[in-house]
Amino acid sequence: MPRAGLAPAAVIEAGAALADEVGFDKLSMGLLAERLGVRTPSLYKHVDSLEALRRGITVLAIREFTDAVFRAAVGRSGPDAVRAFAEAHRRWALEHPGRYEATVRAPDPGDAEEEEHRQVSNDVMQIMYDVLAGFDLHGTDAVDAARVLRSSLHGFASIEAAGGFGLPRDVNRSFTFLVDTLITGLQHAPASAPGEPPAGREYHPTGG
Amino acid sequence: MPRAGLAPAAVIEAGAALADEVGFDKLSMGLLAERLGVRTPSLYKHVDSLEALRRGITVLAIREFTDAVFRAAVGRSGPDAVRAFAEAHRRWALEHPGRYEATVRAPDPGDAEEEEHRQVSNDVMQIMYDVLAGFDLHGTDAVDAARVLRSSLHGFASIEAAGGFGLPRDVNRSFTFLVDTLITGLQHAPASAPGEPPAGREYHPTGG
DNA sequence: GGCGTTGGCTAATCGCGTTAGCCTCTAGCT
DNA sequence: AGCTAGAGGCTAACGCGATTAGCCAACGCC
Repeated sequence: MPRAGLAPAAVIEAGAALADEVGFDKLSMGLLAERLGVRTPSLYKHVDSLEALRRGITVLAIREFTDAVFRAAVGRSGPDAVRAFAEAHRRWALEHPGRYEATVRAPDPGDAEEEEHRQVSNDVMQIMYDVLAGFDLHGTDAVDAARVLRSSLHGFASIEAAGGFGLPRDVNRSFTFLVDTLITGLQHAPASAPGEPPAGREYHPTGG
Repeated sequence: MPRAGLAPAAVIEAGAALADEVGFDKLSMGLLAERLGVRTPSLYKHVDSLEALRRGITVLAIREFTDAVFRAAVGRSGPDAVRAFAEAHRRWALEHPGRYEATVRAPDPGDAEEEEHRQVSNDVMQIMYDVLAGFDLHGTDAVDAARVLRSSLHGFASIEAAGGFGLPRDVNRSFTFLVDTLITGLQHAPASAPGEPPAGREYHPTGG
């Protein structure tokens, strides 16, 4: 565990790049070592284990993802913000498939190693709340709406990345349809369910 | 490759059950062998490889999943059908986490081994079209709507299964909110995008 | 009542993660 | 300039999971 300044970050960055090429789950110490022009055991001077490498890539990826969607949505509001957010989400996932896979892993609650992961996950949720701010959603509805947005966009991205839609041709159309459907649905948002009065905004430190 | 009648199916069934316990990706030949009271190499008398075992579980799982959602939706229409379908989808994913992971794998186009996989995937899409039949969606809108439904439900299920939502408490509420949002959005379906006139229903043999 | 097939087993190979222990280069101190 | 410590690379070796080879017992069938 060398406390050298640069090396560990460079290794994780290289790992992220490699994950984008071969897939996050196909990432191996041997492959990364080869990519870095080094023998496999040498990597252990910079990362503790494959698992630690994966954690590092996950945190890095979520940071980059957060940055991308934030830039897209900032300065916009209402449907415009949702569209920009969704567009950025999808584009980022397509351009960084390995990293995107990494962002999906949920932090293990109770694992101290995952603290940083929980932190950055929360930032994304915060952006979603902001993006949805113009939709007159109150109380727990805001939480629900953020989850709706997250689920739908994640589902689309993950199916698309896996090649799960048939022809790639009109996937763009389908994505627009998805976003429009969500916006329309959220604008005519169902009132809170009976017996579940809107409460103060819930805050979920673990994200979502 | 013994052509024995029963054994292979039993092994795959046991593998599916084990996947539900330990996770589809944590499934190993050794673990399954132990579960079956047999030494690891003996399994190779019934399945060709771990990869083949996974394929078998995937096909089995999609069949079971299809059956479950079909039973839920049959005899219903409109929003009622969508709600029943969504409910069944979510429940099945929660009750069979390993199998659900298995259903997510997209068939590799061009891999002859995956033919059966493509077949059963298509059945699910067909059910989605039927479920959405009451929504006055025509032409390519029907394809888009099916993709919307699939993406959203898959995203929700996969995040929930991974423990990606914070507290498990009001996840039920959020799911209802999701389904209501989708139904509302689809009822006020956006007209086909300008310049994209509705065409005959597209058929995607690879599903989706 | 032999004989082949089925299905299990042990032994061995290979790839990958990981550890141990060695060696070199270099920066910094004297 | 010369010494030293540690960063960072290397080889050797272990463990484990997938897979293959080759052997052997039970069981059905004629």
